[in-house]
Amino acid sequence: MAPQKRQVSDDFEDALDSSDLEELIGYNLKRAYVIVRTDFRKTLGEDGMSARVFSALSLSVRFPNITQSELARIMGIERSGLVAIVDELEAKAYLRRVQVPTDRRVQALVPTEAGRKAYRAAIAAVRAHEDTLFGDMTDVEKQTLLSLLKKIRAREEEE
Amino acid sequence: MAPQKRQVSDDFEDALDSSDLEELIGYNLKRAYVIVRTDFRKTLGEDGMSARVFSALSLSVRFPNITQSELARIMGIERSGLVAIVDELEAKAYLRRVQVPTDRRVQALVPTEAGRKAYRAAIAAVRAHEDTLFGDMTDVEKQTLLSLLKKIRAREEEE
DNA sequence: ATTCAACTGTTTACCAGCTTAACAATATTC
DNA sequence: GAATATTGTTAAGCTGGTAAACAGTTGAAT
Repeated sequence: MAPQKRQVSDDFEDALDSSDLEELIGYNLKRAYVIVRTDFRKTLGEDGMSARVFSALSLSVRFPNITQSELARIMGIERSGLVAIVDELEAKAYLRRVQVPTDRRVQALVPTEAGRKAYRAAIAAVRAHEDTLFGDMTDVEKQTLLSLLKKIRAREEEE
Repeated sequence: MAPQKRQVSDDFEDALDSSDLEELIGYNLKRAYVIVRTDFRKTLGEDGMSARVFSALSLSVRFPNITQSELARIMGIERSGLVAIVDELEAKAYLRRVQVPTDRRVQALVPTEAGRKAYRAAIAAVRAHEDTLFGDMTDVEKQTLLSLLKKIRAREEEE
């Protein structure tokens, strides 16, 4: 006696391939995104760094002294939305808001040593998460996916 | 005199390619997803059908008499989350909740003629949206992207 | 035949991750 | 010097969910 697993709805499973949705890039993109997000949270979110906080930390380590406006622009979110993210990073002492004398409006974000260290650990964990999650893809497939996603992203800059 | 466009931060733009984030599939997936979602809303959301409502309508047209539990399972969301979606579709008279005599717990979702008609219009609009948004991709590229996204989605069924 | 477990749709409360609008402080432009 | 723009911030609101509890109903145990 063998396959049980799906009880009720093998009928749907089988017919699903012929659904319009399955041919839409947008639908597949969202479903894939949700899966990756869920796995990201499962592996990274335990000790408490969400994807957006991780992204902000990554960019402030990569670009020390970046301003919040710049960072928000790079991340593709509003300045107001970044405040809570930077608050969280500052609360964890991963970076500091530093007054810059030449322009007293801005506050440069400078990562602390703890921040850089936490980032090194986090990026390693993220890469491990991607390695296992996409373990059934070849390097070529991953690179292809990456370049196709970037091709979509390119539509953003064109206004 | 030539390129202005980006005022402040060409420095960042140029160096961005070397950011860790740009090499992560998850990050690129999210950024691409946000772009597609935004364009979907711009073209479809005006007259008021969100992506999830569209998906639910699509599936209930494809699988008439589907139950809410089945639909939620196929869409990958909780039963409780589907209630508002079905409410909205029923309010628009695109489908009805119909009592099924053999099991008085369930309510089969049956699309109305107006629902099928609205769906035909919507799917055409969605396809037009994807055609223009992904207009710089070849058919092969689109098909490749689709199959790679499905490969990620396959990780979901494995538990 | 009764009880126990399971499933359905639903409500309620909650959360994440944003946006928009307004604001004071500061800087830039004319 | 006045008008305009930019920065970081708060507050309110929205979308798209989840989790927990519930009553009604069904199926299973035996």
